[in-house]
Amino acid sequence: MIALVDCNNFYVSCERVFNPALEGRPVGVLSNNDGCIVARSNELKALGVEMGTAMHLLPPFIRRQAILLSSNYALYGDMSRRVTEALTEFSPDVEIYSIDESFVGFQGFDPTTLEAYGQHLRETVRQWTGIPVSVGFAPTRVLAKLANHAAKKHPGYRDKGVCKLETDSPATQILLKQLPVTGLWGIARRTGERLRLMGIETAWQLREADPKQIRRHFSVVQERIVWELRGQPSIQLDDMSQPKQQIMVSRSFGRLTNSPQDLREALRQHATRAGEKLRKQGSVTSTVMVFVHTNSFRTDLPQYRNRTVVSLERPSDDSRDLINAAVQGLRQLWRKGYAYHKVGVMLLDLSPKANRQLTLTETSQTEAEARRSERLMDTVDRLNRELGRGTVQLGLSRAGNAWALRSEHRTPRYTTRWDELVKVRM
DNA sequence: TCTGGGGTCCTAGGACCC
DNA sequence: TCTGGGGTCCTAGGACCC
Repeated sequence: MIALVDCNNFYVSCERVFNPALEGRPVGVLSNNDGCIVARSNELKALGVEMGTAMHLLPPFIRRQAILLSSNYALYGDMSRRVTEALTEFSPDVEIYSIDESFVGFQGFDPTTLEAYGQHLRETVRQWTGIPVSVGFAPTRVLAKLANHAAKKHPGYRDKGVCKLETDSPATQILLKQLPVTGLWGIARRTGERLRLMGIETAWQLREADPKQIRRHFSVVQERIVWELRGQPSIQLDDMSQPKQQIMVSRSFGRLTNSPQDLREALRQHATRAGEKLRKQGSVTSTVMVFVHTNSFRTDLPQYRNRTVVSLERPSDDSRDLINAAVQGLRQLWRKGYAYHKVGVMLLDLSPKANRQLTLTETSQTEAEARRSERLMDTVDRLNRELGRGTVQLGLSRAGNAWALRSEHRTPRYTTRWDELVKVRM
């Protein structure tokens, strides 16, 4: 058996841990730039607010009664780490799947005791971190997702917050027959539409479908879902401890801008952040992709989106190389007459730094330069880690720039910034 | 005025090689 | 008039996830 442990309304729950006055109230957490709603308390869901609702489309009567907070990722990231730590007390086999979900392996545990064990896990996580979680047990990941969903929503399970499903048990069959196929993990709107044309509308109908036929019509991804529904584990989770294969950093601007300087500064910032991520996982990159685009919602304005790829002379993890490449790419992309909304950088072709190939022409002088680069980046990373992100920057940016994020309702970073904690208490 | 950010996997199709 | 076939690698784009 495997369990999916999922934090309930995670970002909202994090905020509530530090501000109990938010309990029982309709609370939402906003995306970057306070643009749309990315997390909702049950009370806000009950008001009919959908995930991803744009702030400016939120009906006034909801805006009046809801408490809407800017997102505080430093806080959520740190709370997530604490939840994971608590989970490792219950099984050595914890796979972090996202900031608020982990699969926990319980192979070899006595199946009859699992539900009680799940209860104990919930209580412990709640007590240690303040975060409420739901637990779904099943033989496969797709079914564990379903079990978790039932543990959150289904009348028969939600009071306990734990649900265990066996392959093809009556309870499992009932849930699958009630569930639209798009409620399954891995089946979204597009695939759902095509399945409907084949007469498959419920999760149970997909379970009954011929896996080979599903593969012919779709791909191996959907075929695996059928096998998983039948209780046969077929989905491997990529090992999250493996280094990423690509690294992306991008942000929408706080307001539209057509100033090349704004774009350049934002991009320098993104390239710097990408370099930090790259070094943290011990990789180097040889290809930097840059993209820009205008705001596609502003149909009244001329639209432009483009991207370009810049190859580095040799693989690098030095932020200065990344910045140079990114700025060079931007020079090719920038066009007059557009109101830009977003720039970003992607690092592709990542490889482990340890394998770095020395080129034939590499001399001892460039070797010395590489060592200097390494020492400089180490120092920059250490200072930023210890004193807070942005303490040391490569090049200065102006205050009040157009690309600065709007974040008007952010709560203090309670668990990672002493200065902000003190401010609260005074 | 205002609509997130970051990632993965898979397939199709073109280029290229022998 | 006739104009191979099969393998591999790469890229772009679709779909999905949280």
